[in-house]
Amino acid sequence: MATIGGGPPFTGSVSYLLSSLGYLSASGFAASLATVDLEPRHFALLQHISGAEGRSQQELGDLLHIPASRMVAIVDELEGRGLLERRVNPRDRRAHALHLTPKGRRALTKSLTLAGQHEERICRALTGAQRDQLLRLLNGVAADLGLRPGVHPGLTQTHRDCPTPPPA
Amino acid sequence: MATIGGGPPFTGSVSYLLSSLGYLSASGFAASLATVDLEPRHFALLQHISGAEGRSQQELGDLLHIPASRMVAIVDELEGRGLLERRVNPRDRRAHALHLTPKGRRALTKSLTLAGQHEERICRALTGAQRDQLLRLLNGVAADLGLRPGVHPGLTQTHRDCPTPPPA
DNA sequence: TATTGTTATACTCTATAACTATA
DNA sequence: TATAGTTATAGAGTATAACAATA
Repeated sequence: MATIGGGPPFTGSVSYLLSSLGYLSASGFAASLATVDLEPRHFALLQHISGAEGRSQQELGDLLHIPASRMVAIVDELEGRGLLERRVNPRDRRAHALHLTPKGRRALTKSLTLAGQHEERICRALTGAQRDQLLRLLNGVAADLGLRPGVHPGLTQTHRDCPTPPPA
Repeated sequence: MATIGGGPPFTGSVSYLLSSLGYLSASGFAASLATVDLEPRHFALLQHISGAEGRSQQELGDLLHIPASRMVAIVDELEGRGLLERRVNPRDRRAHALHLTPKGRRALTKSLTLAGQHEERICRALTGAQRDQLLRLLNGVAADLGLRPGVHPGLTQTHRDCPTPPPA
């Protein structure tokens, strides 16, 4: 398994390929989102608000594992551009209820279109059957590793250790 | 493809799964490497020096897409710990020839063992046949996307846009 | 004059923790 | 007293570009 010196089988490691392709996929999608002046974190928040409107910053931050102090800037940015609004919660006037605006919904729709195009680029080399097969295998690994659907682990904490160099 | 509001099929996107699993794989391996006080960048450099000793910082930086000013700190760290040495190049006394020390070779061997263990963790849910199948599919996508074997794209530039939120 | 390596500066991003207003 | 949100401060990491030595 550990072949020092000789040509290392970079193509023989699932973990290394996942790390490299994952980075490529993430950065490629971020570049695509940048064409509509959004970052992945903004997209993630818009999508989760869309899933259930009216939740507080704290609730969404807990769900996405984004600390409260970071949430402020993200919500500020999106509210400043008119994509969402903070409404007063009559039950608890400390907590803001987050809602998408019509403009925010349009931005989300556009982003989802970009995500679809990105998915097609990533899967361009695969037949339909191969893509299904790949999906099954990846979902199996994801379930085994305890990945929570819809919560990207990279949003959770600071991404300081993202890249993985080639294992044996 | 774009399912707003309803439960989004997080498990139906190859690009999103790659991004999430890639982050998990990268951060998990980084955590494993941390047990021997190394970062992925250090491991990558040790391994590439091992592949061909005596190259200059510039050559290795160009290969790994690491700017010269960042190379200095990485080489400083590894040299300070006695894992590699800068030797004077008789042909060009500006360029340092980088060589592993015996201690550096041992650290590399240990790191490769950790990489093997990490690979097993990631693939734990897969049968041997499934793992081979997954390798073939991932290599197909990697080749299509122009991924260069042995050069992790995350080392290339600053990893600021690593996480990808869930596409449709 | 160009190039290798180094250093210095400025900038971005983040977490931590203090702070306010409500409860 | 505790909690939601905000703000301020300090720290880590980076790129850019100036710099020194050699070619």
